[in-house]
Amino acid sequence: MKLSTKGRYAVMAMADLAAASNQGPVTLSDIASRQSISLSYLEQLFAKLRRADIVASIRGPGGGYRLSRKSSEIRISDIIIAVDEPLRATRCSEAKGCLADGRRCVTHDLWDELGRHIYLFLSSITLEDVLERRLFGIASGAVGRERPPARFAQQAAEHAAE
Amino acid sequence: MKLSTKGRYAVMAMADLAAASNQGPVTLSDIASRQSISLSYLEQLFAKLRRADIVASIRGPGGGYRLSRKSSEIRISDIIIAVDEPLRATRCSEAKGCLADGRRCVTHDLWDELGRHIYLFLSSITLEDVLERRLFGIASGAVGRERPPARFAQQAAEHAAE
DNA sequence: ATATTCCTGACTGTTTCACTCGGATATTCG
DNA sequence: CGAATATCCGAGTGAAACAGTCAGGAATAT
Repeated sequence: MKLSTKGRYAVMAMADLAAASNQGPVTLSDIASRQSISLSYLEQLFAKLRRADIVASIRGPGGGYRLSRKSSEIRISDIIIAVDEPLRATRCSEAKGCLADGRRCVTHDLWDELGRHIYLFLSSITLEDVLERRLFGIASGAVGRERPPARFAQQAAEHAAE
Repeated sequence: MKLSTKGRYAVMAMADLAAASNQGPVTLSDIASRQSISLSYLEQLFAKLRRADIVASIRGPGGGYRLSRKSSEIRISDIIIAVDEPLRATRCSEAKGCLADGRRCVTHDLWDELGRHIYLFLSSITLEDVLERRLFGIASGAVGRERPPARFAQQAAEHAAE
């Protein structure tokens, strides 16, 4: 699960499409001008979204794109996975240097767990949720065990948002 | 909160340092050879870790690095924040194109929430936890609301781990 | 003095990002 | 038909980050 601005662009475009596709297909030109993303870049993103069967295309005048299923059935994780490259295997996965002191690399489990965590979060939110702004309260109270002390509140505010 | 392999390297190195610093300072050469990371690259990372006051350095023969506080008081988020650049302001923050239909950009809240989520996760885990492999059970049961249907299980396995 | 170790800055090759350009293909409308 | 509209497709580009190299300087132990 890779997190980049590319995925964010894709989600922005998909949210725009979902909001504007009440009747008929939506052209990429419209999305491009509304979201101020370049048309050609959108074409690349939507090529991948189409291959992932998240959107469907209608060619010719009056054509454009539409969602291939309801916005309540499209997860944010679907969009990001469709758009981001699988990411080359990191050195740690199955490589030789992974063994620190004879056992498996200690941070391996940590990243696995983090990846699972992010995936769970993004797959619990649908396009419809984003449009309806049903976000708050989903992620809260998630991490049990220990909450950050007050002295880290400022840090959190600065760095939490990407 | 940026997530890159750079941060992962830093955590690997810090975990190695914490594990090896039972008596006396640890040299970067040792960490470099154990973790198979280049020495010069480690030097760059540790320059930032030192500026963030996570590690302290001792020069000269017999010198090296040591943790500047106990491993149970160093969060993973501290390490990643120290090492990763603050990341240039994304187009969406305070820019003009953020307004889609007169209101604020709909995906803004989503990324805020995700960032907070990741930060909460990484700040709930300390270096000591990683060394002791106290990871499982921390992140589970976190995202309420809706769990991914069974048909997405394979996707999750493929993409969850970065 | 010498060896060890941290410390700094500049530089390099590769990859990704966000975007541009030029065209090809399919469809609708006059 | 042909022209306009739109999706498709591939190649290429400048900037930035990543991961690493190289060369040397400064501090400290023996």
